[in-house]
Amino acid sequence: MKRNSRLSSTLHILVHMADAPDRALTSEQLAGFIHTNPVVVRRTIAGLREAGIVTSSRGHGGGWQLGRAPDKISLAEISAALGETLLPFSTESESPGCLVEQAVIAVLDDFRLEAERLLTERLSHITLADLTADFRRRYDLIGVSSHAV
Amino acid sequence: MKRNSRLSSTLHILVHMADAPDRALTSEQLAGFIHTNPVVVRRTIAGLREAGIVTSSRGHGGGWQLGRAPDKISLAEISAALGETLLPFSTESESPGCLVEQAVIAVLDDFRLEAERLLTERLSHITLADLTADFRRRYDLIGVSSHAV
DNA sequence: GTTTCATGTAACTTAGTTAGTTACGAATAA
DNA sequence: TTATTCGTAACTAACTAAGTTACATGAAAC
Repeated sequence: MKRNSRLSSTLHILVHMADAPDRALTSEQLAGFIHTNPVVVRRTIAGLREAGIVTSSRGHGGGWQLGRAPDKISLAEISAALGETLLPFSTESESPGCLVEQAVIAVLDDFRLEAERLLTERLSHITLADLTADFRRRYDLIGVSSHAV
Repeated sequence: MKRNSRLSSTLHILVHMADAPDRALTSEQLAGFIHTNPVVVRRTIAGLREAGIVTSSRGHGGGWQLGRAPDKISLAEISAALGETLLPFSTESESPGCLVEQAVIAVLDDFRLEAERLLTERLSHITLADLTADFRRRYDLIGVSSHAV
């Protein structure tokens, strides 16, 4: 799992979970999908459990399942549950007394607030169901082209 | 200079340069404003020179100046010249053959493209002149309140 | 022309972040 | 009671970016 790919890795995992709604998938299996370690998976999606996006169960037959229907899970919620920042730049003051810095931070914070609102709004309209639908489209296409050949 | 504060630090520097349009400021002076090292400053704003946002001159009386009027320099250009990414998450494929991954990346890339367009559009409407104006407002306010007390 | 000052840049060091790993306790089903 | 699986702490390794040192290049002042 590469740096900065927590969102896409998590989505990958979640689509697999949506594709197997009747059984729990283990951290081991999920880790296999994104070529990483089970502990990394558990650590990464721990926040999703707290947000109710997934549930986990221990012991025999245990593992991970979606907490609700895929069309009720938006990318905005997932991103937030991962603790991801949509905007990368920092606006903490390093010399609080400086009026120039105050002006810069004020403008940048305004922008950040508005930008975060915009991005979150857009992400809230994309659901896990959209991703699984896209996946199925690709899957069917391959099937058709295999037949054709 | 903290991590992830290259944009705000650079803006800080540029406002100081806009505030002294008649003389060149040295890396040493600029570094003082943001509490860092002259070499870090030179390295950070090297890209701005290539973009024509600032000019530099060597030797006696040398240093840095704005390349054009503050109202002709947008935050979008500055951010681009710094090589900053507006969106932090990566969408490189780690298992290119996987249809689930392809679907995830397709959706995420769509979002990223649209988001980058939106943010850039907004940043292109904020200029250095807006920042200096905000700074002057704060400066005058302090002046007034000092008088009042 | 020599001195002084300033940038340009390479090379190295240091600090911080995050993924990966190991280990083990707690919970649960067979 | 045993096998399985999560939860989590602790540690290691890899990577990134800032900070630092050093020195070559260029330009103004004398």
